[in-house]
Amino acid sequence: MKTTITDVAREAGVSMKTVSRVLNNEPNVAEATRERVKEAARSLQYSPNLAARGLASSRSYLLALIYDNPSPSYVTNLQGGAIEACRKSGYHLIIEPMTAEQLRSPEAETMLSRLNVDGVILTPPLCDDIDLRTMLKRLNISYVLVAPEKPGRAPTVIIDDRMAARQMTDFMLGQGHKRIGFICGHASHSSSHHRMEGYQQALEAKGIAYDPELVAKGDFSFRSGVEAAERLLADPQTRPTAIFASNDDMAAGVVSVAGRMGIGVPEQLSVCGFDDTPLAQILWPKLTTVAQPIGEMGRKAAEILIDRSGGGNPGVHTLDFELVIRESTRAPAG
Amino acid sequence: MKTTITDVAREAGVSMKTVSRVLNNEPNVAEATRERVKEAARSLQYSPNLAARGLASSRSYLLALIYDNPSPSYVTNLQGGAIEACRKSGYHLIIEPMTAEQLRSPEAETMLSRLNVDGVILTPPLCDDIDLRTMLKRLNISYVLVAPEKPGRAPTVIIDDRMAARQMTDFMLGQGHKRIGFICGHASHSSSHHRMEGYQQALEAKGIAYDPELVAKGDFSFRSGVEAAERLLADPQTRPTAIFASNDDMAAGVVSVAGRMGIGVPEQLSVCGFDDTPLAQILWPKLTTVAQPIGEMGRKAAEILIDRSGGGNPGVHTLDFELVIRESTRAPAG
DNA sequence: TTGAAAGCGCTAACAC
DNA sequence: GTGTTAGCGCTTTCAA
Repeated sequence: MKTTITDVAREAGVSMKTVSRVLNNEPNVAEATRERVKEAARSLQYSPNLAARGLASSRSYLLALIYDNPSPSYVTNLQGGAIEACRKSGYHLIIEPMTAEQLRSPEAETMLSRLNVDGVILTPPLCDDIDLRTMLKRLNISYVLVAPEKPGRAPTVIIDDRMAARQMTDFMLGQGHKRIGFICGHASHSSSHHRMEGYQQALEAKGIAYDPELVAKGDFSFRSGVEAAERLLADPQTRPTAIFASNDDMAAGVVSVAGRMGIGVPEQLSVCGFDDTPLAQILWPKLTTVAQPIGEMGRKAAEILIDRSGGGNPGVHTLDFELVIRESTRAPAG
Repeated sequence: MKTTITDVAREAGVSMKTVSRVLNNEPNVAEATRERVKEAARSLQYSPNLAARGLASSRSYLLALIYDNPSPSYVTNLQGGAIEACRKSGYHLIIEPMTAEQLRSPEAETMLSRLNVDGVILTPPLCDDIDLRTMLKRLNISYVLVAPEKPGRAPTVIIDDRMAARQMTDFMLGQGHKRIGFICGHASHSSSHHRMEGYQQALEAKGIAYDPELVAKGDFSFRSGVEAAERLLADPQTRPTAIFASNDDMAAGVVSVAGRMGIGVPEQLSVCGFDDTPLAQILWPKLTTVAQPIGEMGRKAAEILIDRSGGGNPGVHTLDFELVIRESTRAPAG
C-alpha cells in the first residue's frame, strides 16, 4: 500500500491540508508544525502522487521538450540541462521528437492538450514555427524559445550567433587569412543567417570585399559540407586559405575532402566549425570551433518555465559562447 | 474550458461510463452506441486527461527511460524507437539520465515512486545494476532490460553481441588477416564481455591461438581507443594487421593514432568498430562496423511495457544485427 | 448492454 | 495557524 497524504497527516497529528501546505512550501504554518510534518513524511518515505497533484491543481510537474533536431549531441546536451533544472524542482521531462509535418496533424494537438504539461521547450527549427506557437497559445500552454529566429513575445534563450561568427572570423583574419570561405547552415535555421551575418560583418570591418564565390550553401549535414568543400576547393588558384563551416559536421566534411585532395589541414587550409560537438575533438586535426552552452540553454529554458510565477517573463536571456581554438587553424602559408 | 468526458456523454446521449468504455476499447458496448460516442468525441475534439486517468486507474500512460550512457547517438536512437511505440498507444516518455551513484540516493527512490510510471526501460550499464532492479521490484514498477549482462527474470531485449563479434572477426579472418588485435569495452558493460568472447571463438574455430598481446583494455571512449592503439601499434615488427575495436569511438581512436604514425588505413591496417554510430560514416576512411538496431530495441522495450497485459512477459527478445562493410578494412598487404 | 455512485490523492476555497 | 469541505476528470465497483 502506498502512503498517502492522510497517512502523513495522521502520523504528524495534523490535518491533511497542513501537510499539503508544508509540502508546497506555503506560508502560514508554525515552524514546529512544519518540522513535525517533514519528519513524519520522511519516516513514512512519503512522496506525493504526481497524477493526483496534477488533477487537483493546475500544475502537472511535467515539462515537454519538443524538437526536430538531427544532431544527437545537441539534443542530449539540451536534455541534460533541462533535466537538471527539473530535478531541482521535482519536475520531470517528457520528450517529444517530432517533425514539423507531424506537428501539423490533428493528433499532435490532441496529444499536446491531453498531456497537460506546465510548459514546453521549443528548439530550432520548431521554435520558429508560427503555427506551432499559435497552437500552444490556443491551448494555453506556456513555452520557451531556444535560439529562435526572432525573439517574439515568449521568453527566449539565445546566444549571440552573429557575434560568435564575427569573432571567429576575426580570429582567422587576425591569423593573416584574407580569403576565408564560408559554408552556410540550413536556411530554415535562424542561426544560419546570424552566423552568415557575423562572417560578413567581420570582413566588412576589416575592409575586405565580400566575395560570393567564397560562400557555399549547406544544410548542417556532413554530406553538404563535403559538397560545399568540393566546390570551394576545386580551383587551386582561387581556393580560400581558410574555411569557416557553420557547424562541426560540415567542417568535418571539409576536412575529409581536403584529405582526399591532398590539401593539408591546417598547413594549407585552416578549417573551423561551430557547436563544439564531440566530433570536434575526435577529428584529426582537432577542430577549432565555437562552443555553445547548449546544456545551459536547456537548463535556463526549464527554469523559466518552472518559475513562471512572473506570469510571462517575456525576457530574452543571452548566454555566453566561447571560441575553442584547437589544431585545425593556423596562419596561412607563405 | 476543456471538454471532459461528461461533455462527450451528454453530446452522445449516453452515460459517462459508456464513453469510458468506448475510449478504452472495452467490450459490452453496442456497435451503434460505440460509433455515436466516437463521433461525439471527435466533434468535441475531446481527449482524456492524463492525470485524471492516472489517478483513477493504475496506469499513468507514462514510461520512463533511465540511462547512464555517454553516447548521444545511442541515447537518441533508443529514445526515438521508444517514442514511436509510445505514440502508437497514447503513451509518453519521461527521460531520466542518471549516474549509478545518483541512483543510490534516497531521492532517486522517492522520485521513482512518486512518478508512478507504468514501466521503466533500463539500458547498459544501469540494466545490470542489481540494487536498481531490486528497488524497482520493491516499488512494484515493471521494467525491461535492454542488452543486459544476463537476461534475468525481467523481459529483456538484446542482440547477440557474441555472434556479431564472431562474424566480424570471421570477416577479417576471411580477408586473410592472421594477427587481429582487439580492444575491449568498459568492463561494466555486458556487451564488452560478449564481444570479446565472439572474437575469441572466431579465432579458436579457425585454429588460431589466442594471443593476449593482441588484446588491449578500453572503456568505450575515444581516448581509451587512442591509448590501446598506441600500445598495440608500438612495435612495427609484431603489430597486428587488423584491429577490432569494441565500439566506433575507440575505432576512431585507432584510426587517429594510425594517421599520426603514418600507418595507412586500410592499406597497412584494417580497422573495424561496433555500433555504426554516425561517426562511422564521418571518419575517413569510412568505418566497417556492426549496426545494432538500437531504435528497434527501444521500440521493442516500450512495446513490451505497454502490452504487459501478459503480466510478466519474461521472454528474451533477440533482434537482428548487421555487418556494415565500408572502407576501413581490406586484405592484408603482402 | 448500460448506468449510478463511490472513490483515486491531492489542492482550493473558505471557515474557524 | 489550522481544519473542513468540495471537487479536479476519470475508472471501478455494483446494480439494473
